[in-house]
Amino acid sequence: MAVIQTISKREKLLHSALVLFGENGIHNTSTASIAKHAGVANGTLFHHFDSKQTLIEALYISIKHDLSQCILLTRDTQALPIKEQAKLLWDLSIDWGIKNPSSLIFCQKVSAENVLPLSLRLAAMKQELSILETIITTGQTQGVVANYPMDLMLEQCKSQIITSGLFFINNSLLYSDNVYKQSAFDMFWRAIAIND
Amino acid sequence: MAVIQTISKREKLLHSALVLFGENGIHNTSTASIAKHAGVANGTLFHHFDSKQTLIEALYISIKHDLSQCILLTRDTQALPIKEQAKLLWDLSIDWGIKNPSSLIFCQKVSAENVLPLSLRLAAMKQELSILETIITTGQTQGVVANYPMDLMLEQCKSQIITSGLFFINNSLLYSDNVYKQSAFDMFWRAIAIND
DNA sequence: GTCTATAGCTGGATAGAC
DNA sequence: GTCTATCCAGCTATAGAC
Repeated sequence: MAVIQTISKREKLLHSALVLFGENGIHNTSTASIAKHAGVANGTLFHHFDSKQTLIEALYISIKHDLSQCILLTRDTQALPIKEQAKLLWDLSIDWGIKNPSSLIFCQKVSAENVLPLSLRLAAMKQELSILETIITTGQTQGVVANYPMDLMLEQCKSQIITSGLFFINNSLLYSDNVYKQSAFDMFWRAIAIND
Repeated sequence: MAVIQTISKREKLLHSALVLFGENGIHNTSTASIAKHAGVANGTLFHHFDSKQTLIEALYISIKHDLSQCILLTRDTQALPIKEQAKLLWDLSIDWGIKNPSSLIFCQKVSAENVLPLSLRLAAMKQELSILETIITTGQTQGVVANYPMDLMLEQCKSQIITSGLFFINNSLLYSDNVYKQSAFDMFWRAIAIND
């Protein structure tokens, strides 16, 4: 007997918000349209979330949680050569973006429309970049990664991953093309690597 | 006798819009706040611009025009080695960003909040990237630049330049630090170069 | 928890005097 | 060209029945 998996209205609202925020922008999406898209009454939204702002923050936190779950798998792999660790991180990140395009686009809009308190943004970013920072630091001590300033490297690496993710979202056919996939990682790696 | 340079209210409105769009996001900036910031009456804004949308597009076009003016200087330099052409393009772009931080931030928000018709965005991008494309193509025929797919390279290069620009805007002291400046260009160049 | 109805406000845009 | 005054649509959020 199959278990009927009921999706709560709260989850429906979060999902609809994610989709519409991605399509129209956050400020440009009304709570009314979110409720309508979720097939839920207007007032129900404000039963589950105190305000539109609360909804946005809940969505952001759930997405960051999901992403970090997907990427934390890297922890087992600290014995691998640095380049392969980097490749794994890159693959996991891009795969997550391909599978959750709305989430990646939403994250981009969140930072562009600065809708979040700085404290929340900084906390999420610290956590998000910590794996990358470990890889770079280790690579530098091994003489495999260039000694550019860390803050600059983190910004560039993060930006390259997001750009690649968005590129493959917008050109989804190309993600199965190994030339594109390999090229994107090569550019990422060679920007920071010392040899090869 | 000094000429009194009067700044028209239209220009004041454009300037105020640029500043406020950058600070608060485009959708999140009201026409009333723009008029107030410009020291101009509400109705005056709609005398100069048919709608908020028209204002946004006029601003975008004027910025793109300004940017291309600054960068077209590269045309004289086709005799230089490719790496130096790339450096010149990079320097001019970053310098423009440092001198016009609001403009760079506005451009970022325009693409993130997709407020412009696709046609306008594509036209601007084509023009913007043509110099970069020429440099890459020439570099490839000379065997100096890697043969990754052009569309991917253009996206990544553009993103690296914007990221560096925003980084130096947010950390303005570091722009006079040659280690940072050189590192940022090195990452840009090594991502696409074949040999150092 | 979910709905309907609506309050209360803000935003883009217009009309018309000067 | 610039202003003041104002219309009206659409938004967030609340109240109260079920």
